[in-house]
Amino acid sequence: MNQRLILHVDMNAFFASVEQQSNPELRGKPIAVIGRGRTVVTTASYEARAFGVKTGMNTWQAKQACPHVIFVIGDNRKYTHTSTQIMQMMRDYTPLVEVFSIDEAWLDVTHSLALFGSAERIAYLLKARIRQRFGITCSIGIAPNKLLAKLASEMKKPDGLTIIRPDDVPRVLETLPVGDLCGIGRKVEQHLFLMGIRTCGELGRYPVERLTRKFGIVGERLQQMGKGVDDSPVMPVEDEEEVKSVGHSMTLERDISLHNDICKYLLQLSEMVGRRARRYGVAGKTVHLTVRYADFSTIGRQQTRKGYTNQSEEIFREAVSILDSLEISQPVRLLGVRITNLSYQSEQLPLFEDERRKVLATSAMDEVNDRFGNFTVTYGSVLDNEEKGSFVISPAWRPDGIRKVDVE
DNA sequence: TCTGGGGTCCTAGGACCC
DNA sequence: TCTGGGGTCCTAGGACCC
Repeated sequence: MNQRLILHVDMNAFFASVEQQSNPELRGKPIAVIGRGRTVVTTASYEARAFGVKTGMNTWQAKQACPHVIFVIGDNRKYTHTSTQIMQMMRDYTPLVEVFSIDEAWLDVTHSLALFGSAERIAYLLKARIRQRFGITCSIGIAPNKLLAKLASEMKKPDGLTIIRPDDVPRVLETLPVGDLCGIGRKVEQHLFLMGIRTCGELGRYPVERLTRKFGIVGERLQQMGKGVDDSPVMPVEDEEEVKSVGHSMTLERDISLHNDICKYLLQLSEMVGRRARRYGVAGKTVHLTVRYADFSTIGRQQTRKGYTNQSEEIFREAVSILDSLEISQPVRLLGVRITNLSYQSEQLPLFEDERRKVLATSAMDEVNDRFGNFTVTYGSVLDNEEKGSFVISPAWRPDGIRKVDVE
């Protein structure tokens, strides 16, 4: 393969930066963006990070680390809006933009050099424009592939620009801890450590048969990663693979045990899943129910149906039927509903009159909700449910496409 | 470290069929 | 009938990413 030139762009403390821009009083201050209810920090500003506030901490821990931290409840729409515009800006430099999450993207600029000179220049232009228009800084990595570009963007934050040239690769990787690579998490890192592998250099030299014996098919890929090899292409949204599941889950405001209470949440979740599935024209054959107990132990059960559905009521019925097959042994902390085994169906009305009426009623309901907000029109018992659980926004949410999630 | 939510991929075992 | 092997689908759980 010809030498490629890939940029990885990572917005610095994205949610927190957007908040500080939209509210000048927050600028220069330690802030933490959180969800509602039982929640954690999704993003901390650099001022807060200086005190040790980190993503994933609960509010109590954040307060311990930084007593004067300012909590801001996240506003998903604001971030989606800003992200969409930034991603669009990137397309001025190449059509090959892969949106990895709401605040990260790869650009393949291999064929953009005639127009813009160099990858470095593109990075500078992009950084300047993002800062000027949105007041946000980003870190950019430039490298011959996605793996290394992502690694490079992590190396200097905030407002960094790091280049890994093909000649630099062996030197950079030789002493780099394996866990610094995207794709090697804590567990794999531990396994590798027990095998005597700490650095990418060691990983790349390790006999592939022994890695395969331990990790199966992943073993091969691990060795490639250790060598800094990654042939995966930058995939623009149009070429993205079809989504394979649609789901929602929520940690409840309080742990609950009553069957009736659980059902109320399941109805709400089923409606959220169904609506999103209908909006994108998918239907699922399998319904999954996730239950997390107070002690954090989590079980998942699934049921495969005869046919496909994206009707909230049917998803709900399936979820309840799974629930009824379980022994609920402790108070419940989290509930989740998901559909998989998806089919991308063209709009088709069912054959039978009563079915047809139901589908038409659902789409009328969807229309109202699209216009006036979620749960404007819904099934009676959702409205009874005063505590809606906590919707935590996450940087992993996509700014567009089927994975886009609207909350409230 | 009392610990959110949306996804993907992989593994291993069982049912079922030919 | 005491017993093979491959393919496919389903299920449960875990690792990983943001």
